Amino acid sequence: MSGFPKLLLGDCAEKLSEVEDNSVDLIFTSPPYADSRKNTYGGIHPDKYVDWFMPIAEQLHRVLKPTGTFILNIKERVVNGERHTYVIELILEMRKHGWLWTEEFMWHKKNSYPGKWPNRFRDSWERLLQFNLQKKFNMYQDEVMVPVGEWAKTRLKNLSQTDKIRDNSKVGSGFGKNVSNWLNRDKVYPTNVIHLATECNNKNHSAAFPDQLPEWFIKLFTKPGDTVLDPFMGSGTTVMVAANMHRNAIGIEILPEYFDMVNAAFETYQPQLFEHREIYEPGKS
Amino acid sequence: MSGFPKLLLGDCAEKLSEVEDNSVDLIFTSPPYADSRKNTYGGIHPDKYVDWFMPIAEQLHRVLKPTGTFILNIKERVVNGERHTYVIELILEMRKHGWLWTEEFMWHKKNSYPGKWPNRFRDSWERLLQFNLQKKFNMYQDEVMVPVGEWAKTRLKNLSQTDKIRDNSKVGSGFGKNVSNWLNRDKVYPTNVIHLATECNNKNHSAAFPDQLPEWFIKLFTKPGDTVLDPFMGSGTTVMVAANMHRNAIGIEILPEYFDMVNAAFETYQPQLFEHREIYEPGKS
DNA sequence: GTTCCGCATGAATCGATAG
DNA sequence: ACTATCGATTCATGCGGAA
Repeated sequence: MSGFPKLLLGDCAEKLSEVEDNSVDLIFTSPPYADSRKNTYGGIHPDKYVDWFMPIAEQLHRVLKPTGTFILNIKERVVNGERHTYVIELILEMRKHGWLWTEEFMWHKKNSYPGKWPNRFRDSWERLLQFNLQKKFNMYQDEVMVPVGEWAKTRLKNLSQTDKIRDNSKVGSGFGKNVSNWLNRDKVYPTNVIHLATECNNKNHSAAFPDQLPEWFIKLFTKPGDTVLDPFMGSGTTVMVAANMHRNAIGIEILPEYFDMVNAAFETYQPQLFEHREIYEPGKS
Repeated sequence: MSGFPKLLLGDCAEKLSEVEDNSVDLIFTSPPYADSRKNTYGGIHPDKYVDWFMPIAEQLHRVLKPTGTFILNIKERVVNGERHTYVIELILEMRKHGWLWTEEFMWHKKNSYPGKWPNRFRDSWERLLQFNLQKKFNMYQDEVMVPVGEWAKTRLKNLSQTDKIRDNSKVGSGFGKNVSNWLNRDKVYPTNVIHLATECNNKNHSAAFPDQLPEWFIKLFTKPGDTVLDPFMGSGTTVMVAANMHRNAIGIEILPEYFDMVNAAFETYQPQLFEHREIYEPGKS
């Protein structure tokens, strides 16, 4: 890892002032979703959500490098039988403040929360909004290639006669280079849909999202040694993954219990080889 | 089928006047996406999209039954490196005009259009916006249940103790009726993500969406004998499926070539048993 | 060492009840 | 009338103990 992460305790609207201008390559965060209940963690009322978030967005704008990316994991709640509009209003407001709404990835959750209602089904997807400061930004697409689908395997088994002939004629010694090329071409570029299960009850920590989610975006938008920021650290999933991937991590958390937990986890942290897990494209499993 | 569909040639903004008030149970349509290029079919400029659509939405509001549903298949284009905002602006404007934004379904396309760009991946999902006139609307959830996941086959045999306890607390008399429901269950309710492949090259027409997409929503929101409207009929996928499912279909199309094609298809139409195809939930294939 | 199975628990939402 | 709280509903997943 690229050193101990920088962990800050406090409201990120204030603590972000301790982060330098143009110093962050990727902001990956999942802010508390709007909630009309009071006294809960981050219980921001849906109607106040945009006003609450924009000062933070201004700080994020300042600390992000021009070539950096901001990934916002968010989903609107149902209020009074309707999807609330705070997320799409937030997109419009972000654009007014200089952010480019480059893309909207979709997290397709394999295991959505159970339940049954007369007027809707279970919600099994969340938004991953991509914002940028300029049209040109860093993106390392080759880092997130996925195994090719089943069609390729069957295709390879029954390699066409012309392929074999063409191959033999070129190499002249049995199995040739073309075949190996095909065999090596087992990866393709992914789509803008990420198909993962939520981690319900993992060991000690239960994060809002699985490790693979920040891992995918960190691979896609940063290199080792780059800086990853999560202004709503929570249980620390993003900073943990970033540290394991040899990125500089900055995490801000307002609740002391979460902050202490993450801090303690890093105190006993031992550098280890990051276990690489593949993320498979949906529909190919 | 419930009779020959009602096919209207012309601009739906005008032709909708020929449809009675409160007569439609489901509007399912995929309007021409915004396109900055001129002289294309429905080439509405992105910046003018909302203004163009709202008069049509007003007519749709009039013809839809209070218990009816409007499903709008749409996706924003990339304009100048950004996702354009006309879709989310349309949602806000629809709500101002009395529509309820009940839900946003996701169509997760198994086989998305190929391609590679330096700053984005292939787009493999589209929005299916659900609008309603009131909180109570017709929804026949049992019609679209899907096979239960593999886990159930092995694990549901012995119902877990906690589930029994949960259930007893609710019913208060030994085995609740829900336990027997669970034991006999091989189908579960789906989620708000619809996982379908696009029809690559079916027959002659190249539809914007596969038959299963309107089929799913027609099953979910209408009964046989109900009325389904598609104001942007195109190649007629929705009205074809609706007719096969014994629903009254109304289709409006502005281009004579499409209109004639659909008309001809129905002239030679022979009532047939609709081939039932299951739609499987994502992650279970 | 494998496989099997019990078990808890989730970024949820609705309707009824209570203040 | 309007808001706060609570119970009921539901299904996929990983862990850990058992076979």
